[in-house]
Amino acid sequence: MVTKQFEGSPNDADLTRADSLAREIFSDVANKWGPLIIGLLGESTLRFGELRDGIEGISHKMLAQNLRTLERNGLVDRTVYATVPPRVEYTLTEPGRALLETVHGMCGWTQQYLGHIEDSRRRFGA
Amino acid sequence: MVTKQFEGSPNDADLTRADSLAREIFSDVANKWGPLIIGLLGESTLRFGELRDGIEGISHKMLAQNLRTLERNGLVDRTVYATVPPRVEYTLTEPGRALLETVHGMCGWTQQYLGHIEDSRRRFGA
DNA sequence: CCGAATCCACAACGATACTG
DNA sequence: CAGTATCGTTGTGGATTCGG
Repeated sequence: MVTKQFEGSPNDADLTRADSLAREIFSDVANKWGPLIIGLLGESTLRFGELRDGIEGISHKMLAQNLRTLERNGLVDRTVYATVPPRVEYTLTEPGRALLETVHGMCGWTQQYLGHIEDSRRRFGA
Repeated sequence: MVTKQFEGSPNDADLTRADSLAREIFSDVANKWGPLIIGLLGESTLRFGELRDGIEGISHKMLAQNLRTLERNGLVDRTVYATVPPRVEYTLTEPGRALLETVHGMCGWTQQYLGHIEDSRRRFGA
């Protein structure tokens, strides 16, 4: 998975750590809601409520949870305005926007192979 | 998410279906083990046992389960040799190989932003 | 060697209620 | 409006066992 090494003192520990982290982030982002959140924020900065309304079927809890994870990994920025009522805006960071490319790539891939996938499922049966 | 329409009779139903499917496949592939399996099969055709040995920590059950899903979605081909003992080989299909690009992209992304992510986590704290 | 079924522990999720 | 805590339910993954 890792093809290029770090300059300085590349070693197996670094490579293993990078791979391990890659898988972890991949899991964090590529769950049920991650791509949708990233995708929406890719279009514009949004408030919590706007995200909730924009994502069909997500619960208050899951949205908060996912946003915390994305924030922790530095994919989204969280800005709190000390007004009343409170106003919190979420926006993609630069790494987040870079990842958006991958999300779009995945969508493009699905579109390209849509027929293939459905055929395969039909052949496979239940 | 979907930027290009089908020729003929594009409609909202198609687009919604494609998006929905994209999310589904994304979840199927981008789980804990998907990328590792795709990645390994990207290097060479492998037997069930070889995959199990090549993926640190995966259980017999999860490997079988993931392979079923990937097969169902037409990402891997399963070839059974009627010998004794049985021999089953897994290989990427063309859609599977195409998806490998996305997986690699994700790994490259992580490598590129590794420092970013770790900094962010450190700032975030527990 | 491959894979499916069973059982069981534990994590994920939704609903609800509560704080700032 | 935004976020957290708790609780009850559901689902997911691991170990084991049996069958092809």
